[in-house]
Amino acid sequence: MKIGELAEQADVSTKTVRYYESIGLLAEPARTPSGYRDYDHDAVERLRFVRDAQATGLALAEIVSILELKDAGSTSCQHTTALLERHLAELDEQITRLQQARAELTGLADRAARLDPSSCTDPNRCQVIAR
Amino acid sequence: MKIGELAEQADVSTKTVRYYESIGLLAEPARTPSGYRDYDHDAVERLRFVRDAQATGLALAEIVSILELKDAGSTSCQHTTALLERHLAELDEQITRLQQARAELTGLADRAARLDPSSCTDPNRCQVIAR
DNA sequence: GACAAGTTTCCAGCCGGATGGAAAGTTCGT
DNA sequence: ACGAACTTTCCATCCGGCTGGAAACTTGTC
Repeated sequence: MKIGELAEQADVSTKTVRYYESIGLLAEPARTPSGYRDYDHDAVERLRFVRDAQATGLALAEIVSILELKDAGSTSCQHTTALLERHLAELDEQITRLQQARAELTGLADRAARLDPSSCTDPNRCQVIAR
Repeated sequence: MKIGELAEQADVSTKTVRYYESIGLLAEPARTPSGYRDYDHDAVERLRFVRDAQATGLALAEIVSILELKDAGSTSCQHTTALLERHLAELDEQITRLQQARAELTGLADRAARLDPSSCTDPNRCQVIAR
């Protein structure tokens, strides 16, 4: 499978595929006699794995370290487990902050909604969009 | 209050304070006779708000527009209300996504904790994360 | 009146995560 | 045999959000 087909199946660009190879996320694939990258189906799986891991907010560098462990054939999942737990804690923190920010924004929105609409006639007093 | 004190109280760097000013997040403060920036306590509040909003994943440019609404204070209009509501909707969406990611991660972590370490040998498949 | 610490402006560079484009080589369809 | 579509490498650029450093100035302390 050539790079274009791989990219399509994994729903990324060929640029991204080469970029991932360059940062060690994808092993260097076999090459055709003419030098084209030649992937097997594992590469699709791997790219999908990357996508999934990325969707949970893991940075590419973190995904690399998980995959390196995997590639090394480690017999322990401790690395992955520790990473997951750390990430989970970060996620909780982020959710908390989001909810705090949401509360503040809700306050702003409520105040805005209670205002007299007729006070909104002066174009100079609504600076939000204009500026 | 000089820039260093402000930075300390808001837990950002002086570099960041000047940067925020440069992108319109902070108004240009008063200056001492010698040209030092001279802030009041509102600036601390504002920086803290920025930090909170930023923690939600809002871009600084978006925070700028929210703060402009805040600055408009007692005045509002359709545009500003719509803007806020859009931000709120995005925020809710983001919270939902994070909670989903959290649930997924929790599942993974649980699975990892229950796994027999000796079963983690397949070089092409990390059993913790693989789907 | 010396010296450190703080501040000023300005310009450069870094990070992650790509994306763009040029110039050259390859493969496929007709 | 030709052209389009694809692939190669390499280098540049983008974006947001800072961060670093230089050179000059101000302030506070001994």
